[in-house]
Amino acid sequence: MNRSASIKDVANHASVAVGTVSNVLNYPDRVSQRTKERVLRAIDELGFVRNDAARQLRAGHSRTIGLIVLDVGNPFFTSVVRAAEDAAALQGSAVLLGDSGHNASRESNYIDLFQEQRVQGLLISPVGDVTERLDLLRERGIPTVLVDRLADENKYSSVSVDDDAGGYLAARHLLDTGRRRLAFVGGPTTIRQVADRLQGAQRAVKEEPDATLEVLDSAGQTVLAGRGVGNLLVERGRGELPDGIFCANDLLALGVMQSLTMTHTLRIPEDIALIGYDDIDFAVSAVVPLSSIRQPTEALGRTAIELLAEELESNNPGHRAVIFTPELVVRQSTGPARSTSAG
Amino acid sequence: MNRSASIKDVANHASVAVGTVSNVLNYPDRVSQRTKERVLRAIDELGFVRNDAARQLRAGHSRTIGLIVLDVGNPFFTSVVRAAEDAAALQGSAVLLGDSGHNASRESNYIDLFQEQRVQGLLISPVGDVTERLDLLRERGIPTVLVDRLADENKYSSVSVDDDAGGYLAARHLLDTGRRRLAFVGGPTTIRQVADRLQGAQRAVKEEPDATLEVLDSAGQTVLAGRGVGNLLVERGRGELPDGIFCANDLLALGVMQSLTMTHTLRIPEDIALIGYDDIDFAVSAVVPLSSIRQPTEALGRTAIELLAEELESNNPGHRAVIFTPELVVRQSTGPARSTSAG
DNA sequence: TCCACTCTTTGAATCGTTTCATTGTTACGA
DNA sequence: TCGTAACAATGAAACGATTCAAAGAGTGGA
Repeated sequence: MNRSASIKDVANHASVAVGTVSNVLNYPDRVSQRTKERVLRAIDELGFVRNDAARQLRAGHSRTIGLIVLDVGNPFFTSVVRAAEDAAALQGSAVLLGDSGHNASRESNYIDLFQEQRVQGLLISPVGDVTERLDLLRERGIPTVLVDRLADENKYSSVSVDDDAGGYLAARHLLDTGRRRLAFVGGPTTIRQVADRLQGAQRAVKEEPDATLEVLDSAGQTVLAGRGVGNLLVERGRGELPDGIFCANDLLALGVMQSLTMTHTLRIPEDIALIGYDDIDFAVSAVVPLSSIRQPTEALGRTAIELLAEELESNNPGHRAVIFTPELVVRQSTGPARSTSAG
Repeated sequence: MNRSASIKDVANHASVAVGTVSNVLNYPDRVSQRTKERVLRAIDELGFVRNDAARQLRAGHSRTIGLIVLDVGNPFFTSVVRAAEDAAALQGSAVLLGDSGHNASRESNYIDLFQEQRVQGLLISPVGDVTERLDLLRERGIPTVLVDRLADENKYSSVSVDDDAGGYLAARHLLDTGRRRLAFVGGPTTIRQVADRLQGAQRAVKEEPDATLEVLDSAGQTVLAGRGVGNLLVERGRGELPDGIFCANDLLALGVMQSLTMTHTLRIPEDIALIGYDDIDFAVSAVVPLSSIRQPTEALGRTAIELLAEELESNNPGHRAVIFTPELVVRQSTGPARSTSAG
């Protein structure tokens, strides 16, 4: 048995026309019970499996959706991907996943591939400036939804998260638990996410006249970078220390935590409260469980699929930019302070 | 512009036959320079992109390879996936990725999907017993390679890692650095990986007459479980402590490390050496950088694709089971002990 | 000028499915 | 008995690329 059975083989085996077999598969109601049973038996006996290529060819488009992310290893995207897959499955589509790895040429290859596959649509978290390519795709009938990037609503639909709001949430939480001398730890503010989170934090601090926000630049967004900043803090005199630290992501926060706890004199959260961003798996199992800001990744993935579905409704020329607000996750690292007149 | 250009449109636009356009795309040498240029210009002007469905239909199979993993969020699989994608790209294939999430029904859905897509072959890290399905697939001309699971060479090709050898490596390293009272920390030994790693460690310990190995059962494979075991250790009298601990994975080791370092009296590696397994990203940025056993994930992914290619060579009925040996990564957590007659 | 040969180009047939106009069947009321 | 729905089943055409036998064009030698 070299070649797999076709619909024609099934038709012969069941002594019906090919059209009838097709109807059994696609419009069971149009076929009489007797015939249906015969056809189904034939399908079973021959082990027939639909050839999707032929179906696609006839239909003019596939039932797959292309999804290109910056890094499948990043838990943020992993979670978005899973949600998108589930949402797509519900509407009978499958997701083709591409990992650009922050690499524009890999990204371009995937766009080529997906175009050859005639995907229904494309979800993309773009590396470079791909607007020209996306415009071309749209002309060819393949709509795009941008993921984790805010797009001009006149041009594209998009789903993104409000990093400014996230920064505000984090700083506000530190303020609400009585901290007043805050510090922000984050890499180069040329990274949009870092800049936005900082901006949100500043907004919150301005609401409290007696609160201050110090910005500590970190060399990157890693645990090591965080430990570097932490070590500098530890060398300070007790009075010059912040009492609340907000890190631009959890890795930085874990690094800072390592430095502070190693001193054996500074305690978290009694002396210094600490909050991160992203709520990675490790946050909960840190030495002191880390408070963090959780991004609604499931909602991102699900909504991206929904927006794509909207785009696919032919008589719908509009676009929508959906912006999600992240969520505060309180754990021990921002618990009660030692001796403050907390609010 | 609703429908995208077909090869026929290109042929008309360039005033040549469809066969010629196809030749330009697939056998450029057969076409004269003049004609080639005209056709390429037409392709460019119309923005023609091959329809892969049509090509596939004619060819009888696609240029894609199905890959089903247990958990895309797991760094082990993420790395395997990436290597497989790269290796596949080199031979002109694309990888369709499916995440079964340890769920047999999701796994089954992906197998269905991939069969409809007529993938060239399937790489799978199976959840349940899928041998029957895989046998059927093979009858239909879709070969399978098992990933991270040792298969009977008479039935399937497979790529896997020798956990026994990994366990031996870890224990041997502790012994080589002078430790004699070893402990193994790992979840239920009903998990094959855990059992194999333990067995390898026991093999190494037997080589040293004066060495002992204590088995500490952990409730799971998480940081928290590790911390639980660590807390029990800390309560022991100094003389009853092991001087070298091998954890069945890095998460456990990080948990143990948290407990030990929090005592402020036990030092790693001076008092107790610690080694994990998997070499996750966090290992290097732990408070004390964690020694570990690294699995050759890139080689796994690459080799899986190669074995599949072998299976696809029609005149090749044999199978191969490739078993990789993991690699020791030495970091600070297994540095010199305090006062031992080290080897 | 004609033949033989090579190099290009042609276009019908093919892959497997869906669609849809057409034909066949059955049932029922007039 | 006939006409008319309603329902089932039919099978040719279409989707777009590739293949391949055949025709055409060009070249050089006799």
